[in-house]
Amino acid sequence: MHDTRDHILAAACDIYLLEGYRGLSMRKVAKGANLSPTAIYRHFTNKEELHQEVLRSGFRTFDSYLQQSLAGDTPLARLRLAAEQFFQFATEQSKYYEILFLTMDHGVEHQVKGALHDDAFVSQRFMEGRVRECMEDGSLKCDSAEEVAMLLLATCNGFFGLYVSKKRKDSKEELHAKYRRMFARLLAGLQPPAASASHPKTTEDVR
Amino acid sequence: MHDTRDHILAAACDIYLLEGYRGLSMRKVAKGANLSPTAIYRHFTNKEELHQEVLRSGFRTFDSYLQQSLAGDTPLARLRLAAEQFFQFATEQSKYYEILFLTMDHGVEHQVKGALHDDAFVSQRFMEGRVRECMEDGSLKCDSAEEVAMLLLATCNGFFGLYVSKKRKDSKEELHAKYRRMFARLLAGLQPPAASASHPKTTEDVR
Amino acid sequence: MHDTRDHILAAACDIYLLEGYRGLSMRKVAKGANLSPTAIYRHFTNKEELHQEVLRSGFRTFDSYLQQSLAGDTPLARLRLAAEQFFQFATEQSKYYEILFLTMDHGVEHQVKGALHDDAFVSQRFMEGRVRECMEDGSLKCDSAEEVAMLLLATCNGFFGLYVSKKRKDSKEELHAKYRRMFARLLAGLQPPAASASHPKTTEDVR
Amino acid sequence: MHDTRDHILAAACDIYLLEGYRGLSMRKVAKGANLSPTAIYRHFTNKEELHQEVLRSGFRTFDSYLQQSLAGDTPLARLRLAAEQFFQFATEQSKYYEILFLTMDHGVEHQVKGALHDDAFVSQRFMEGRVRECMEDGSLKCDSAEEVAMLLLATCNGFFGLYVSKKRKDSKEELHAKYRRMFARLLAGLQPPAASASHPKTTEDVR
DNA sequence: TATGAATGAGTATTCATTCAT
DNA sequence: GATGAATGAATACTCATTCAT
Repeated sequence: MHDTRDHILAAACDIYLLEGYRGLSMRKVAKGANLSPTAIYRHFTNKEELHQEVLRSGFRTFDSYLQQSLAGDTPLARLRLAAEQFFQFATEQSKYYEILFLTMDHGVEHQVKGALHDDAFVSQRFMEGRVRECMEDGSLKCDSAEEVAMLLLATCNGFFGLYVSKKRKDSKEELHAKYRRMFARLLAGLQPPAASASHPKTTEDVR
Repeated sequence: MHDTRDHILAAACDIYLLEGYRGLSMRKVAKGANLSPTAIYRHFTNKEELHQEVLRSGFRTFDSYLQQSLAGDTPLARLRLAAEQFFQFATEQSKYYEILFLTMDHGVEHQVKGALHDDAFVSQRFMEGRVRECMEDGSLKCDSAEEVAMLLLATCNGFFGLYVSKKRKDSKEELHAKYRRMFARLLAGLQPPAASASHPKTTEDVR
Repeated sequence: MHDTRDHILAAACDIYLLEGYRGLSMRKVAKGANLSPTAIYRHFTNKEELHQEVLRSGFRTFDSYLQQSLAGDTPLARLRLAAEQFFQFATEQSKYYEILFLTMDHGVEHQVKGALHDDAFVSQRFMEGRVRECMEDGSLKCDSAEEVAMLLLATCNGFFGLYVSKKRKDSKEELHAKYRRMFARLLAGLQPPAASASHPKTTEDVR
Repeated sequence: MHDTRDHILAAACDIYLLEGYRGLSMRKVAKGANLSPTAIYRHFTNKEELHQEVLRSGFRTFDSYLQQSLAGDTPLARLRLAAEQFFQFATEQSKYYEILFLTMDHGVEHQVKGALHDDAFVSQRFMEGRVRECMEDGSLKCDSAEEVAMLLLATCNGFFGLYVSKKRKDSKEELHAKYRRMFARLLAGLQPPAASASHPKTTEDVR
């Protein structure tokens, strides 16, 4: 029943991840799910549909991670939590993370992700929200919330991108530590002088 | 004789760029090079080898962009130039950029890029060099050169990653402006208090 | 209960008519009948059986057309009516007509139609009967009833065959007129000299 | 080289004939030609193309039969020869005959034969030519050449249609005799009274 | 140096059918 | 009576590659 569907979905994820969209073949999925290739069509009308479900399911999972950062007390706490949750998702759900944020199968990808446009923008909008409330309560310097959010996201994504592509072998702890330092360096430039304590004005001339 | 080889390589690039690794088929390359599919095997033992050559050629191009940043007078100027060159490469050679830095045809890609490990690290090492000399001459705060370089690269890569995947429609000028502001924000947190305080224009004369 | 069976049969007819034997798939029939594909097997053991029932239903319909020609007063009138009814069936039930008389899905078709041998001969025998009584009452020249009947049928079938395969665009009226002229020419050679000489109009009053 | 192509074509003919267009599968053709399924694509770009070549080749053969009837001395002799050649083609090249004139795979067939429209009309036009010259020289009654040609063709086609579909087991001689008698009966009605009156044997010596 | 022929594995998808429910 | 799950065979077609020339 739905068991099988999820089973297939999981297999599809694995393959998608290992081999990209073009490598995601119904046969391989079937083999991975211990089914005959045709059985898949009972549960998904199409390769296309299967593919979209993989992405959709990834986005849902990601969203559930992000939402938890709302538990923070203050805007800044929430922003930091968001960064943490991002890390958690990237490491705990690394397959999904790669699928959603690091895969770039030219052309094909765009079309498909285009269909999921709204889901895809979720992180962007969420981060913007966190940044904006920080600026409003003064825990971040006033600036373009959109661009700052993008800076944060770009950096975090870029961080994992480098790690994945370079296949570094850091332990999760080392990675986490590096991630935090990176985020701290980034935040330092975005906070008002008071916050970063010793070097107040530095940040102002960033238009 | 090497003419033909280059001809094939060029055709392969075009296709790879348009259709990704899985879309890169010997047949298509052959057609693009006006040759019979089998003729390619005179010049490349494998699809694999052909693929690697495509990547290598991309890395060489990228390197030529980076090297030009050495024309800067000071370490900081060179760092900024490097960021600029990164932008130029990403926009002028956007297809190569995507191939080298944004493509993540998992599995396949990894193996191949693994084989080109050294080429792939070139940017990382280059950036590290720029960062280190900045720290040595005090134009950047003392910190881990490796991690700071990574932060810079991650951000830049992440920036284009977001742009490509979201298919934003900014003009090149808008994009460039955003990129500069982003880099400025980033640098702000990395420079010593004095630096950004006393030379606020520096951000502007980056051109 | 037989409701469903008929329902299925009707759906099968529609599809067969539109897509021929090879296009007649259980799935499509099921969809057309608003049933699951497996449900059909409650009512027909086979695709084969379903197919045969479709043909049988066609033959029955054809027969009902032919029978009406018996309403004619004289043998010749009945013969002419038979030709008319043939035309009516071919045009009003053109799909059935094609299935029964023009389809030649060699091999498959033969086997199936072979199984329906008797039904298939119905027209032949009927025509023979009409011809024979015409010969007996002198309205047709004495000749081999079998062969003359065959001549008539062959010509009529051939007529529609040409029209269908050449996809002519005559209106039904034009077609009907042509058909009548054709039949008249044919009959002219089969009637005794007196008949065609003295009543040249007879050909026209064929309704 | 071209050997193989012809080999494939022959195999395709056989299958087309036995199983119709929908039954004509590349696999089966390959098996029939003792080749791997993919090998066919070296010689035909498509199933479509293969199919068209089968038809085209049939039309060419048919044409070569028809042309020989031009050897007759008089228009009427040529018309009779044409009928004879039609018979020869239908019996000697029965596979082609069925493919060209008796196959009716609904829908599909139409499109494909549509593409070969001109080839398909060849017999129609040829017959029209024969009929017209007969009318001009008085050996046939004045009438619509087009419609009379159609009558002749329809009858001949219909004749074989009945024989094929009913799978009669007449010997070729019996069949030929029947065919001639049929044609004679037909001609009788089309010739001017004098012709059939004064030479009543003509009908008889066709046997 | 290049080509034409051929192949075997793989691509998505459809189909008739069976089985357990 | 009817369904959902599953299957194995078939469909056209593509691809990387080999071999003889």
